[in-house]
Amino acid sequence: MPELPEVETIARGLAKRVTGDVIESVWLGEKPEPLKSSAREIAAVLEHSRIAAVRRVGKHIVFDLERKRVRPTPTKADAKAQWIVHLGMTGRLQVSEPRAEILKHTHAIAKLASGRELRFVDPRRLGRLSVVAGLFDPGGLEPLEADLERFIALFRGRKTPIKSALLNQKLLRGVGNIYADESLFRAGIRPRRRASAITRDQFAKLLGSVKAVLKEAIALGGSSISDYVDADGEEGFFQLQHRVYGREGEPCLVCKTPIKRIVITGRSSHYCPKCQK
DNA sequence: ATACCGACCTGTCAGC
DNA sequence: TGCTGACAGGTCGGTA
Repeated sequence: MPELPEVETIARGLAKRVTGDVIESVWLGEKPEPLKSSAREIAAVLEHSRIAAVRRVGKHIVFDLERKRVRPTPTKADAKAQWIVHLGMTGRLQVSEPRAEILKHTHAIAKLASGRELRFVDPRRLGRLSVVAGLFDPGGLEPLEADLERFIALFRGRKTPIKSALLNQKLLRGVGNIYADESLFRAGIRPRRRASAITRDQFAKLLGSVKAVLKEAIALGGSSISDYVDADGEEGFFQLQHRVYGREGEPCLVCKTPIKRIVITGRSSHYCPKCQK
């Protein structure tokens, strides 16, 4: 589900609602755990921690925690603890009243000092929870902070299709299938073009497109395709602005040529065969 | 080192 | 009505 604009929208919504609140206790579901750290470790770090900030890093939601009640002496690791949530395709974080119905596929509940609960719901279980002691760094360049030189350097010498490179989170973090297709359309570049075959001018255009698409999508609260809603349960509106994603067979908004859909390394890719070279 | 490809899960929808 | 297969916003690990 969520790419950079959706995760940014969710993180902002959560920041507004839970910053300053304290996690009193944590419940984690059993089953094949959607956890990267152990359940015990996560509970130990979250419980009695104050949420100092909520922010987005790539497609991750990061809760900066301050240990509220540290037993013997606070250590540096304690002071910098972070709770990392990756939503996968269908993950959601919702702030609920305790009496609100617990949805199917709820895998984690954090009880807050304010009386509310922060719940993690994820039908497909592709999301992941973890805790990190040091500074969380998943690698990759933040697209909205990228300058042209660093952007071009990411792709130098790569023979992989530019679409695949854009989706590689170790290179650029936060861009997913929708925004890769939309950015390539705006830049006039076919998704199968080898990254190494793209000129400097085209990269400049591509970086501009990536930033514009992401910013516009954030301004509209992200794209809601089937079930995405933000932290307040509101849908986004950027899906109404999609020019190629999900428009197979429909006329290109620029030249009327039918939009094509091909599969690149397992992902649907949409483009206009006339506008994109 | 790099690049595909299936696996991981559940749900939904189209077609028969 | 119900079965099957394709597909879905993402990543990871194994293999070539």
